[in-house]
Amino acid sequence: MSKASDRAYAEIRRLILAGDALPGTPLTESALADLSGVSRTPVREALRRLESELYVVRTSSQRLFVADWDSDDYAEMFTLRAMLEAHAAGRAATRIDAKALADLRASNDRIIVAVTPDMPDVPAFLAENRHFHDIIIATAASPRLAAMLAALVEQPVVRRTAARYGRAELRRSAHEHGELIQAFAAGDAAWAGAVMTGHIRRAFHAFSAAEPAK
Amino acid sequence: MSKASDRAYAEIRRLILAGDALPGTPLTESALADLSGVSRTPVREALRRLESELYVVRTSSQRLFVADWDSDDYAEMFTLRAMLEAHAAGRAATRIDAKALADLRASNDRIIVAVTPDMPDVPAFLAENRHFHDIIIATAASPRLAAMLAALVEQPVVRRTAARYGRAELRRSAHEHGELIQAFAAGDAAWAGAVMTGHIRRAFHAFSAAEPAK
DNA sequence: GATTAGGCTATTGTATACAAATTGCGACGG
DNA sequence: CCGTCGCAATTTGTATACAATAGCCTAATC
Repeated sequence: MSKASDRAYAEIRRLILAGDALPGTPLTESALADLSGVSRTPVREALRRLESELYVVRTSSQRLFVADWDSDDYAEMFTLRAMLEAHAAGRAATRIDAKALADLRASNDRIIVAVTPDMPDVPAFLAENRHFHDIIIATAASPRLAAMLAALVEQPVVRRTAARYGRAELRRSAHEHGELIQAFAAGDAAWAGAVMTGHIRRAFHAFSAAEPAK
Repeated sequence: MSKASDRAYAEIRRLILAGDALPGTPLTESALADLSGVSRTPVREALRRLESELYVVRTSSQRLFVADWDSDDYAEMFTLRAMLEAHAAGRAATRIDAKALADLRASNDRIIVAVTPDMPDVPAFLAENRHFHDIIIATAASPRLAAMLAALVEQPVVRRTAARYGRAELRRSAHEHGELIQAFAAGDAAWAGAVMTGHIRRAFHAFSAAEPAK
């Protein structure tokens, strides 16, 4: 997207995720425009995007408020994500070529490097994990699916999940990626889908766990 | 949505669906603004919406073109719809109350009335069918799911499907609705999901059939 | 003749002014 | 004291002007 629009999007999103705007807070276009230093036009576009991602909700008279996500919302989000990513993995299994398979292997090798040390490199894990999943979604070759997943996979959620993972869980994640690669190599859609379902659902339960001890 | 924005949306959509703008045709905001008699601002909003529904595609430099849907795209659309509506039916089965159940029964009774005569009332069937499915989606109580399905269930597709249905298939559709109602009454999520999957996939194969003889 | 650099044109992005609509407050009447 | 009507202020919707940018055409040079 464009510059001003992106800036407004990032700023409003930050506002919500940082808790500066609590659920139920009314959002007015002009206030957000002032805040993010752009005019109302790009703010409106950013708000439409945030609305489609359910960060904000709109009343019947088009007024916007910060949305309220409860644990059921997160559960539903993970359930939908598991369904759709499993479907993507299944499609990818029947479509993958040698190059994409090599890319996945290389990506997972980098993940293994990031999680093997006693102090895992979590930022590197996150970036590479995202890349790994992106390859699969691209290989699935379904623009619809890609669009839906983009609105469903929130990076803050992934980050919190990773924060709950200890070294053992991070390594297990890499191991599951390895099994996905095997399923892809075998062209086995059902296997790939099943592994992906487990992979996401395990992430869900980590996400739902209490704050880890420091 | 708002008036001008809706008008632009409807006009551009009509243009594409009627075949006046073939796949690959470039779409410029000003031309569409002139065409629909509104300014570029609401046209831009309409285009964002059409883009999210994949009627139009955007190049890296933000230029828009009419999208090209092949049979694979339709197949994927029905697959996703079957997955998501089955999930919705499953959620609805565990959440439905007496009122919604009564509404579903009343709705399906009206569908039966519409499809029973020798000359079925297809427009009435379409309207009531939509209402029936909307009740289920509302009962599923998942805004995310509702938003995704809204972008997935294109009325022209439903219309074409219905056009392929003869009197027997229309009646069978009403019968499947009846079985869904039974599954809801039993609170059986798996049953409801399975029936819905079959219901949608049957629609897919009708949709894919050749033009019916006149 | 092909290729590349330059500028011109078409198109999208942003800001702002104005119009429409909705909400909330306050005054008035019951 | 409660309700209702209406006005004013706030907010969203639309139009338009201007800015930035990408694409294309031309021309000049190798």
